[in-house]
Amino acid sequence: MTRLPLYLKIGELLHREIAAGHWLPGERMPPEAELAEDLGVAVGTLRKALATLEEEGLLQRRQGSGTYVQRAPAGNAIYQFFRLELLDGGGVPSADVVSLKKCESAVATGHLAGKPLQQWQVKRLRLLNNKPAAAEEIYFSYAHAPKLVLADLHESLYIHYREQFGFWIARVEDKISCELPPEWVKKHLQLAGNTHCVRVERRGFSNVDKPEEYSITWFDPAHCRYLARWS
Amino acid sequence: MTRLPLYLKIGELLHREIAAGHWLPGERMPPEAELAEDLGVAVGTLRKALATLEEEGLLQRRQGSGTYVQRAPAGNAIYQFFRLELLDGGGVPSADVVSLKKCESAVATGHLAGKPLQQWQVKRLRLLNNKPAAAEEIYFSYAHAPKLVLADLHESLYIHYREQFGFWIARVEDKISCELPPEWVKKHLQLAGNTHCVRVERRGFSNVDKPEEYSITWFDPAHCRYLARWS
DNA sequence: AGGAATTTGTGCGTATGTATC
DNA sequence: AGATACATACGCACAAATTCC
Repeated sequence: MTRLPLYLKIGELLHREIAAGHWLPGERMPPEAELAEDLGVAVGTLRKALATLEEEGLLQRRQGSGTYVQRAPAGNAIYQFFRLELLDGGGVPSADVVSLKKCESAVATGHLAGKPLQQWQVKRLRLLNNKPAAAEEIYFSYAHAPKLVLADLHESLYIHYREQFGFWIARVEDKISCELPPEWVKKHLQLAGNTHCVRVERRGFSNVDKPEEYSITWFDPAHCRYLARWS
Repeated sequence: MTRLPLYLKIGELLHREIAAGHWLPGERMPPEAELAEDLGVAVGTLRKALATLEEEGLLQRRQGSGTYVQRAPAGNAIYQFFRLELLDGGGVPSADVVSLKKCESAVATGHLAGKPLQQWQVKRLRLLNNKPAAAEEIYFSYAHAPKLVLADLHESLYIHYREQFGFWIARVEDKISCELPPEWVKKHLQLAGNTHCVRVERRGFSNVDKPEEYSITWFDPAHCRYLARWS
C-alpha cells in the first residue's frame, strides 16, 4: 500500500471542511502558522496543501492579507467542457431550456450503447453574454429519472447529473461538421433559411467511463466558434 | 523596482539554456543537488524553478531517475495533432503540396506576433485513404529557410520543422467555424459552388512556446469531420 | 501620514522516504 | 542489495504586501 502524501491529505481535509461550510466563501482562513499548528504539520507542508487548493480555484491567497475561500466547491467543473466563444474571444455562458420530453428512441437510437431505448430529450438555447449563441439537443437515459419536470433541471446539466443522478461527466468526444440546422434551431437563433451552422456531435462519458450523454449543438459561425487546445 | 523572484530567474535561465541546445531533447539533466550548487542556489529554490518548467511541458521529472528535457514526438506521433476522420471513422492520412511561395505578409499578417512579416505559404491537399478530404494554407516564417523548393518539403511539415528548422510543434490552438471556401479549395476538392465547408484556423506553438505556424484548413462535412476528445 | 503588527512570499538547509537503475 | 535521484517534510529567517492603529 502506498500512502497519500501528507500535503495532499491536508488538502483533502481542508477541501472537505470548506465544502462542509466550516469557512464560507469570501471568508478569511486562519494564518498559516496557526492553521499549521492546529493541524500538527509544518508550515511548509500546509503551504503546499494550500497551493494545490489555490490551483483548483478553491482558495485565493494574498500576500500580507490572508487566505480566502473563493467559492463553494460544488461547481468545480461546470463549464469544463464548454467550448464555444464569441468571435472576439470569451463571453459568459448560460443556458435556457426550450423543451423537455420523453422520447422512444426514434432519435439517437443506438447512440448510447447498452442504455435502454427510452430517453429524455432536452432542447436548450445556449447564451453568451446573455445573447443566444447556440442551440442543443441533449439525450440521456430515462432510467435515471422516471419523473422530471422543467423546474427540476439545473442550468448546468452536468451538475444535475452529479447531484441528482450520482455520476459526472469526466470525458467527452466531439465530432464536428456543418449543415443546415433543423427548423427549431433556425427559429430560436433567428437564422435566415440558408444559413449553414457548425454542428457538434458530443458523446459524454461518466467517471466510470460509461456513455451517459449524447448531444448535438448547432451554432452560427458568424457569431461564435469552437475553441480547441491540444498538447 | 520590484525584483523577479530568484526561482523564476533560474527558471528563465534554464529555459534559455535548453532553447539554446545546451541540453538536447531526451537528455538527462544533472541531479538537483549538483545543478543547485552550480547555480549557487538552494535545492528547494531549484526545485521550484524546475517545477514551473515541468508545468510548461519543457521538462519531465521522474522520481529515482532524473530530470529529462522533453523530447520531440517520436516518429509514430507524426499525426498527433491531425484531427480529421472519415464519417464512418478512421482513414489513412497523407498530403500533396499544391503550391509553395513567399508572401509579403498580405495574408496572415500579425498572426505570428514577433515574427518577421515575410512568410512562406504552402497550399496542400490532405488525403484520407488516398482521396482528397481537405485543403490547407500554411504559413511559417521566411527566416527559417531563405531558400525552399517543393522537393525539399517533407510530407509531414512537423517533421520538416523538427529536422530542418530545429523546433517542433508541441501545442496547437484550433478555432473552428464554417464558411464558403476560397476558389482554389473548391477546385481541388471538386466542390459545388454552394458547398459550405468547416474551417479550422490553427496556431501552432513550438517546444519553447513560440508561435511558429499559422494555418487554415477547409473540409467538406459531407466527407469528413473534426474529432475532439476532452478530459 | 506614518509606523507597527500581521500575513503571505521567498529562500535556505537538512533529514528521511521512495522509485529507479 | 546498494547507489542514485527525485519527493516529501520539517523548521527557520527575512522580504514584501497589507492592515490597523
